[in-house]
Amino acid sequence: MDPLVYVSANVRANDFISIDDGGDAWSDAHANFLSSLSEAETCDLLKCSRRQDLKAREHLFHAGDRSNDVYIVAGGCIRLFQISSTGKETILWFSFPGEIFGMAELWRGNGRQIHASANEATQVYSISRKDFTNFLGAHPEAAMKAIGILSARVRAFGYVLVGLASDNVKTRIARLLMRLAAASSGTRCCAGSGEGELCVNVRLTHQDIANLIGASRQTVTTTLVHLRKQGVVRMVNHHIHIVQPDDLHHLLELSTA
Amino acid sequence: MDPLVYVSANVRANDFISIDDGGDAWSDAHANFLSSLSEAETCDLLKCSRRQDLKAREHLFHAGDRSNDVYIVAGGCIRLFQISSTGKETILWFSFPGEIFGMAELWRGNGRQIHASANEATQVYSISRKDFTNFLGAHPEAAMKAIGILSARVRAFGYVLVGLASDNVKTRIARLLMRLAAASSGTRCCAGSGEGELCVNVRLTHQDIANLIGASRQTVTTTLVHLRKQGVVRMVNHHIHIVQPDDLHHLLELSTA
DNA sequence: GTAAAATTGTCACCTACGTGACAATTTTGC
DNA sequence: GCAAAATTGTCACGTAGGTGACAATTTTAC
Repeated sequence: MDPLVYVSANVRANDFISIDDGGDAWSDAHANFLSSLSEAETCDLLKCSRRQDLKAREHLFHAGDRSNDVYIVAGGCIRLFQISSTGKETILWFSFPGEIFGMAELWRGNGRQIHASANEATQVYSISRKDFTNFLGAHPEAAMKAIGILSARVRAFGYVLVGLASDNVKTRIARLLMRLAAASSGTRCCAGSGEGELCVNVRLTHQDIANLIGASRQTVTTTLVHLRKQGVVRMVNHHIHIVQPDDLHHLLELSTA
Repeated sequence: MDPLVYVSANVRANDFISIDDGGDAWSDAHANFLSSLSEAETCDLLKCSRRQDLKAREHLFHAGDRSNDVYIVAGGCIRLFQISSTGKETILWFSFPGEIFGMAELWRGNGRQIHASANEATQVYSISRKDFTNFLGAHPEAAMKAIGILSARVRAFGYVLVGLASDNVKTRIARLLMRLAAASSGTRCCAGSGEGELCVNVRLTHQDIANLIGASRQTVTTTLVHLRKQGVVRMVNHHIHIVQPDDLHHLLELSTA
């Protein structure tokens, strides 16, 4: 049997071209929807929007809510998460300035499936379902962009899924940090970052990281201490900097290291 | 502090409305794209398509392939999966007759990220990227349907992600079986199924299930033997029937049971 | 139809990670 | 600015589930 025809169990990595392009996948999925629109489109969209200011930790919507507006982040950061039946929080996504969110739940009658809260003081534009679908209908270019963003999210989730299903905690944290560094690169990091250093410019407790990668808070703490002692990451006023992106990338190649 | 304002760690399940609507989420994500189109649209789409017949286990495309056609399943079942850097296979999706797949990779230049193979003898229509985007441009209705399907996939992946991050193997298997029963309900089950019995009409080895839920083959075997002894599932010529969907659902409510 | 390959079932053993607990420190609310 | 709450760091201990191994059975290829 041709080894390339079918793989039912595990295979050596090099039999296949395994795509590990962390950074690239995220830039698309976190694409700045607003700035990708033309001036006329932006104007059309925002004129039917309503601006909302959220304090840090304030909730925007809950699972079960009937509302199905679409939102665009003006400033700050939105946390999208789900609560499992055992009460465990799983963070699915962070939305950064310019990003659109809530879109995947537009075409679903039964209300929200997930929760959204402000990760820090955050401003959003909300657009009603009706206005948004009208907008997409009137601007085919924008509709194509919406398709592109949804596609990127599908790919990004697939990527996370594979990691969750096959990597250990250290690798999952490494992957997460690279991902968030890429996603949050639009927001300015206050502190002077060293040569080639990446900034994970998101407010994150260890519990948050645990909720992002499906691990316990304690394990995250321990692993992060390790990474810090190894000099791979360091804390720069309350957020993480990746000192040696290559080291972290290396860790991802080795995987179970 | 209002208990509804913010939840950083774990909370009691009933503080929130946790959405656990397994079935519903899947029917949308596995929506029959082809039959949702009008006759004229179907005709327009298929006239620029090329039919391809795949033997069981034959590969359709690999990660890294340059091709970016979109496919519609005519008959059979397509397995979409990824190989991690350690060589572990993770199955992301099964596409059933009428479903469209490959769409999420259309707007991505760098080739395929995932692998696709035939889970059994399968026929697909392939449509080139160019033809498909032209089709969407010419048929706004169809474009909206595409957005709807992508949205449903984003939600479905989110749902899987939460399960993967917070449930144990037994629960993950239960969830998977319910999901696949819903997704494969379009395909006819040969054997007479009992009252209220659900049929998971997909050819699946224990290794496949393991690759779907991120567990080891042995654990899957053991768990499945348990479920069978409990009378929750039974084998009906080589595929699984859920004898007591309520029992399985109950297991999901309890979660860590 | 038969040999080879794949799958299932079941061990014994091991380890990565979860849990609970608690002290030290930092952040937040008023 | 102070008290309360949240977060971090670090234990010791328990366990779900991974691993390797192997026999029994089923499926596949020719």
